[in-house]
Amino acid sequence: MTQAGNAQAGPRARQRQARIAQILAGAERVFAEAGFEGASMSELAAAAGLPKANLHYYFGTKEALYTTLLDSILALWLSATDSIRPEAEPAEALTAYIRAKMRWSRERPQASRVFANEVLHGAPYLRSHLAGPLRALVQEKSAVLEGWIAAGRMAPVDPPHLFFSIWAMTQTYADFGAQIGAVLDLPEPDADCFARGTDTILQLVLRGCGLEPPGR
Amino acid sequence: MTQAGNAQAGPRARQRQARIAQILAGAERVFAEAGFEGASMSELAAAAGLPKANLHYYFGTKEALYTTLLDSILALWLSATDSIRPEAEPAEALTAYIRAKMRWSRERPQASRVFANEVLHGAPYLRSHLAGPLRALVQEKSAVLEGWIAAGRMAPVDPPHLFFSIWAMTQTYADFGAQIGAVLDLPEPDADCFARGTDTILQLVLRGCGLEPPGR
DNA sequence: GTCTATATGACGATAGAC
DNA sequence: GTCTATCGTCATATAGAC
Repeated sequence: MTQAGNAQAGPRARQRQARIAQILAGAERVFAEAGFEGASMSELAAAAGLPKANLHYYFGTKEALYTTLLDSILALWLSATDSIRPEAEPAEALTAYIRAKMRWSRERPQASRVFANEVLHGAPYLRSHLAGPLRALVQEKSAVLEGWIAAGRMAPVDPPHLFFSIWAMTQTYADFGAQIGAVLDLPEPDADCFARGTDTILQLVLRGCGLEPPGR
Repeated sequence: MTQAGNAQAGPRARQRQARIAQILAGAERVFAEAGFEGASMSELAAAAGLPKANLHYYFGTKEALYTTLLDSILALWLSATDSIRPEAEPAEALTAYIRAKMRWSRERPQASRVFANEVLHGAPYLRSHLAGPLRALVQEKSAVLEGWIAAGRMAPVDPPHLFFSIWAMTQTYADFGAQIGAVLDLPEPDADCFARGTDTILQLVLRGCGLEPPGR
């Protein structure tokens, strides 16, 4: 049996991991710009700095490359809700969550766009993950919010729909960056744009939930 | 010179208009599901109930068909801000705007997705429209909000970013309907889902702007 | 493991009969 | 105006030398 992880792996396996990471990094860029159908294996190979055939050697098909990339992006996506825990202060938890999502839009806009493109077209490869792990996560975190509401620590709100709105507002700065940039006369959203966006979203969510900005 | 409009046109021109509308209606569905590159002329022809060659007869190229469709969608998109006028009541104007955008997501999800896909991939065909008419519209409506803020009729807020958030929250119910449906265990967002979503968005925006729901 | 050269098929677009 | 048959191109994927 060959080693799959990267810890304690031999130089052979380590080089393999490096090549795979190299291919996935390029693929994130290309799929983000062109979508699944719009991306060609030639472009994907050029982005990775390798001949076309090597991509087929490592992943078999374009579809397998795409789904591997999607899985790694979804894992990132799911890991951002850590701050929402029953013992946390609601305003602090929501602020931390929104800031984490905005940081993700700023630092990984291409990953966000690959994910958005997949969902936009009906999530053919991701639907089972969304109905499984994501649904479970939303139910868990919604229960935390319900607890806060029942305890009078925040105003009543429909927790899943609050999440849908937070996802939409934060991801729009990555996914629809072209539109925001066009309206603001920028080539793409810059640091100031993200700062103003974060403030606006925090204002809407915190006040909408009857909370004050966390003192610090 | 042939007549382009549909009023006062002869039966020849009227049939031509009908065929074009038929092709565009099918194209909206196909482009929404597959994107520009993912849609094939065969699928587009099948969706219109016509042979492939007829589409080329009416539009020349796939790209021309796509841009014609995009233009018609953008015109719809721009026409939703009518309620935001200086003499209106802020809470009523924002409520009407949000309800109109949600109605659009509910009734024309495919049009919304075609637009989203175009922007997501950098708006290659729409960039000039976004930097032109859309930017002008945002500046005009932002000035209205600035007036309300200066008059103490609503809390201070960054108007363009408020628009970005409202667009994101309302359009997510069309564009990311697959994700929302998966989380809520629905095949797609239904009437109840849209009602709860509308209430949540109204709560965030109105309270976020220091407003009370309009009495009615 | 790597890469060149190529097989196979689908695509957008058009020619030309009706 | 409409439709069938087809052209040339470019895609994914693979065979086989190194």
